[in-house]
Amino acid sequence: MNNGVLTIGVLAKAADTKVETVRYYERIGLLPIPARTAGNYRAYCEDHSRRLRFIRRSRDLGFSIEQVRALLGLADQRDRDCGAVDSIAKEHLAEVERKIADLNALQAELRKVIGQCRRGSIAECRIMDALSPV
Amino acid sequence: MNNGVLTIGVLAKAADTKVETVRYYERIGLLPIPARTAGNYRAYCEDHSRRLRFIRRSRDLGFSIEQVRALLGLADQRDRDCGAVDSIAKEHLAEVERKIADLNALQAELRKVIGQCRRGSIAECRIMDALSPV
DNA sequence: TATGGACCCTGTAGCAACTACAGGGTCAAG
DNA sequence: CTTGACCCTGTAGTTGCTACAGGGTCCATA
Repeated sequence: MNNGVLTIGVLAKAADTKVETVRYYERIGLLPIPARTAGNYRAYCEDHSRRLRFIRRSRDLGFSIEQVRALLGLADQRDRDCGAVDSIAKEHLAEVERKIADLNALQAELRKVIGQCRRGSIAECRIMDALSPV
Repeated sequence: MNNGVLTIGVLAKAADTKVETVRYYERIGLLPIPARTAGNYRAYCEDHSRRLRFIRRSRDLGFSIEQVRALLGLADQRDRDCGAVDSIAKEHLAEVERKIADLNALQAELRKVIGQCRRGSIAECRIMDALSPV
């Protein structure tokens, strides 16, 4: 039963995804509802595969499901100016940069806290002190 | 009704937390179950307040709930060597550093993708191309 | 033809760490 | 005695999956 028809397992593997994830994407409307075989198996084609790989690649780049949904929506309006695409990507980049800044601050503070440990008892541990604000 | 007794609202505000969060910490066993007033209000004291602030500070530094639980457990064994504290903190620092590395890689890739946009139609958008692996 | 194992199906619950109600009760001030 | 701010319990929602349980299907092999 494969004249260009892909089972969910094959589709998932091609996108390095789990079968459950594929069904999840269908449930939330990211992947269109596929045809079914006589035995009630989902029957996918190349279009589904491309779409799934687009989703995975976007997710790997940290785009949220809602951002992916927006990107997919734009992908179908091929004549539109790509400004909207650009702005979703830039907004996401800004988010990533905020997270990096936050984590860098966190890292500095953790290092400071850890650096104070003099290896005594917990009662006199500076790490614990640092975690106990006045 | 305040001879050293704190309501949940006052406690929460002192730790810059929401009331629901305090109840949540109680439910999962991070905060001890407090006494109740005649009207069935939770009645907290300074110890609770200190403990809550410890929790919040740890959470702000990115420790997971389970890590906080471990730290709180250690806080009660005041004679023990503080090596365990140190190792929880260092493990967390390593995690943070891994996340920073991941985000830096992500940032680089996003910048590359965004830099390719030439502001045409979506059909010819390089960002979309970059999101569509072969 | 029977059977075993790999695959598929639906539906539900779990993870982290809260947050947000709904639908009530309590308390203090005016 | 009413108003409004606070408190109570219990449950469901958030994000993005993942992990079952309890079945059905398909295909190769004995």
